[in-house]
Amino acid sequence: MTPNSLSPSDDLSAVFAALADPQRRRILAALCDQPMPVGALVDRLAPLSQPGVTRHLGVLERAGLIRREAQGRQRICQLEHMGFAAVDGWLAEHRAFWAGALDRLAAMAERGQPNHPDAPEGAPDD
Amino acid sequence: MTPNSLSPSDDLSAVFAALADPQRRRILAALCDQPMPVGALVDRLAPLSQPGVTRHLGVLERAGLIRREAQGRQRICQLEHMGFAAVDGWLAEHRAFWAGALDRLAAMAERGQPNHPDAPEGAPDD
DNA sequence: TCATTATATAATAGAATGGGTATATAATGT
DNA sequence: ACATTATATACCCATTCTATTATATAATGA
Repeated sequence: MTPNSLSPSDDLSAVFAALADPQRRRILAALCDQPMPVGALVDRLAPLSQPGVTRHLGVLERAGLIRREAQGRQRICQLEHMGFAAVDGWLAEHRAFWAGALDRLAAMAERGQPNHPDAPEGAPDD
Repeated sequence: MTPNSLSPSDDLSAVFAALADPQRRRILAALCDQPMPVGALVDRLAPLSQPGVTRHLGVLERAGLIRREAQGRQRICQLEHMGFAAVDGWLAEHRAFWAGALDRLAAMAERGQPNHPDAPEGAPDD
């Protein structure tokens, strides 16, 4: 019932830390358009340097938010679902608490579907 | 279509940065049980020091994840929906991209409801 | 008023982060 | 083999984070 996660580099921390940087979110947004090699991301993120982009890609990859595949001398970057699923899971664990019933109804009306109508009632683990 | 957010301290960055720390996520999980004063959180997060907890509370409050209300000499902390909504919104913007149709169907089956069936198709702004 | 309780702030140390330039490695084409 | 292209790594600097101890402020009760 009470949280116990203490390690500062667990999966969830790595994902949220990766998402906390606007440049890295720009990378993810770019990859929403389509997978692309590092160089294309360097162009889009100018004037950020190429080593800067590469380092951000490492952070995103370790967080499970992207994947890099060697293809010739390029490395094609694309979104990887694990990191996103981690955020989605954490949010789902808290959804029953952060919004009251009225808020959930409002969101439901606005988005045309219910939010976790069968969510469990215990406090999340983390 | 292409992202443009550069300020390192925009709302979303503050929320994700706040969530990147396990101690702060423990605070949120504790507040899922019920609102409580700072001292109760200090007890739960032991051996973290009281000033340490207070600083984490400041980070969470600035991120819109909690609210503090003075009540006598205590300050009652409770979850605040804005920060959670920010995460939910960001995730919704990306949901169409990070999981393929099959994954979304699986999640739908598991959670008993569709995931944003009417999500727009353009790349998110950030 | 005075002591106590609850929380916040100041001062500081150490680790992590983000950025740059320079350089190394790897793959390709001539 | 050699030059070129694509990406990664090394190194350095400045800033930001987390945590601690010591101290200050605010509210309560005797």
